[in-house]
Amino acid sequence: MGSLQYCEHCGNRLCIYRVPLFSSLSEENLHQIASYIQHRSFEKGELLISEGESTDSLVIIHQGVVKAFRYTAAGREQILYLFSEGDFFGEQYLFSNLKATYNVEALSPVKICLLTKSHLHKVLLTHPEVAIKLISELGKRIAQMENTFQSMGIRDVDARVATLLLDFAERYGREAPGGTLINLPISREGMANYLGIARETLSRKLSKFEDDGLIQSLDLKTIQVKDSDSLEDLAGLS
Amino acid sequence: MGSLQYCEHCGNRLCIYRVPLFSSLSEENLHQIASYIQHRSFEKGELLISEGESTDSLVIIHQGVVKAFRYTAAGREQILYLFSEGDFFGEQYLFSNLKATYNVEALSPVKICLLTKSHLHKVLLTHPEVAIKLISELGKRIAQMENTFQSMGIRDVDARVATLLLDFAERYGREAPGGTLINLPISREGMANYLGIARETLSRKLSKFEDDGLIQSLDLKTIQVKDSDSLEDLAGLS
DNA sequence: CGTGTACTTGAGAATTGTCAAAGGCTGTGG
DNA sequence: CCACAGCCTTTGACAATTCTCAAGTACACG
Repeated sequence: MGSLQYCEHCGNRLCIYRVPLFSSLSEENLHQIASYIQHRSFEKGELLISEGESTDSLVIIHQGVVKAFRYTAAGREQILYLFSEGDFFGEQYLFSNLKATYNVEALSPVKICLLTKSHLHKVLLTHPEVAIKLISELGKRIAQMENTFQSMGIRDVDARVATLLLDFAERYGREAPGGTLINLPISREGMANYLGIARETLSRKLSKFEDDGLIQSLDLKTIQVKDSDSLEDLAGLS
Repeated sequence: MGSLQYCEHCGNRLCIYRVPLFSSLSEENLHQIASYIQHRSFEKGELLISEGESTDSLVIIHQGVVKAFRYTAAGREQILYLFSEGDFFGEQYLFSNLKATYNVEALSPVKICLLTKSHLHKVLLTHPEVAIKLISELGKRIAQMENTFQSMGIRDVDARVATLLLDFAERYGREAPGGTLINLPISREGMANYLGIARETLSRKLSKFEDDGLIQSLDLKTIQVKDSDSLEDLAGLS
C-alpha cells in the first residue's frame, strides 16, 4: 500500500474526532482508539489499494478525495465510489479474508487514517456502541447505493446526467452568486464511465444543458449550476 | 404491515437456526433470541412493507421470495432486490428514524421472522459477536451491490442480460440433465425493469439467445441454460 | 372454453455509440 | 515569456442499437 509516511499535519486525535463512526465515544475511549491509528499520505494519482491485494485495515479519509474503481471486461474503468473527508472503506475485508475487489486512487493529495483489522475487532468487541454506529453507517451507504442503483436503472440519459450534477453540487459544491459552483473531482471521461455512457455523449449533454442555461462550464473542472430547478425536473425529482 | 398471523409451521427455533446472522451464537443465546422473534405469513402479491411506512423490525425471510422496489418518476417499477430464504432486510431503519424507502411484495407464499428494533439493540449490545456478524453480512451485501452496480454500468445490453441469467441460475436454479433449470421469480417485465431496458428489448434478447442455443424457454417461468460457457463469455467473465 | 393478461414480433423513429478531426488547456523547455 | 507537444475535450457525421407504437400470439385463470 505504498510507502509508510507518518502524517505530520494532524495530531492523532484530530482524525478520529472528525469521523462519524467514533462520534459516540467518550474522550477516554477516543484516546485509546487514537493510539491504534496509523497515518499515511498519498499524492494525486497514487494508488492506495490495488484490486486483488489483501488488506487488513479500515481506511478513513482524513483529507482529499479518492476514487474506487474496477476495470470492466471491455477494459473500461468503472468508478464505484468517490470517497472524501470522513468517509471510510475497506470494511468488507475486515471480517473475511477476501482480497480487495477494487482499486483506490487518490484524486488529490490525500491523508488517511488506518485502523487494523485486529484493532478494530478489539474496539467493536469492547464498545458495542461503535459496532452499532458502524452498522448504521453501512446502512446509510446501502441506502445511498440503492439511490444510485435506481438512477442507473433510469433509461433516460438526460435524467442520469442531471442526477449526477445535483449529487456533485451537494457533495462538492459551494454556494456562489449566480449558482452553486461544483468543483469536479473527476474528468469528463470519469463521469461518463461512472454513468455508463460514452464520453462524447456526456459532452453533448453538458453542451445542451449549457445552451439551455441550466449550467455553465467555467473551466474544465468547474461547473456552475444556474438553474437547479430545471435540473431537478430533468432528474425526475418532481 | 398486514394482519398478524402466527406461523404454525415452524417452531420458533427453526427460523433463527437458518439465519447466518445468528450462526455464531450458542444454543442458550439462540433460545433467548428465539423468544423475541415474531412470525408472520403473507400470500403471493401481499405487501410486507410500503414506501414511507415506518418500520421497527428487522425482517428475516424464512420461506419464499420477495421483491423490494420503488417507482421511478416515470411511474416504472424499479426492482432493487430479490430476497429469499435466509436473507434479511430493514436494517437501515433500525438505527435511524427513517421511513421505509421501498415497497416489499411477496412473490410467492412467504413466511417471515421479525425482530424488533429494541430487541435487536438488546442482542447487539450484549452479543458483540452478533454485531460483527451483522457487519460482515452488510459488507457482503455491499460487495454484491457493487457487482450489480458494475453490471448496470456495462453499456452492452447482451452482457447485462447474460449476467442476469447467470445470477438467476445460481440463486434460483437447480441442476438438470441438459442444463440448469431456472425458476424465474419475476416476470419479463420485472427483469426488463431490473435491467433498465424495455421489455420488448428483453424479449428480443431472450429470443436471440434461444436461437443461438444458449438457453431454452420451457415455460414463461422456466428457462434452461443450455450453454453457460457462452453466456459467461457474453457476460464478460472471460 | 373463453377472456384477460403477459409476452413476442415487426417496423419506423429516436437516441446513443463509434470514428475522425479540430479545438483548448497544461506543462515543459528553450 | 513564448512556443510546442501532449492530452483531454468538443463537435460532426454516420452506423448501430434501442425505444416506441402496434398488432398478433401464447399462456393462465376462472
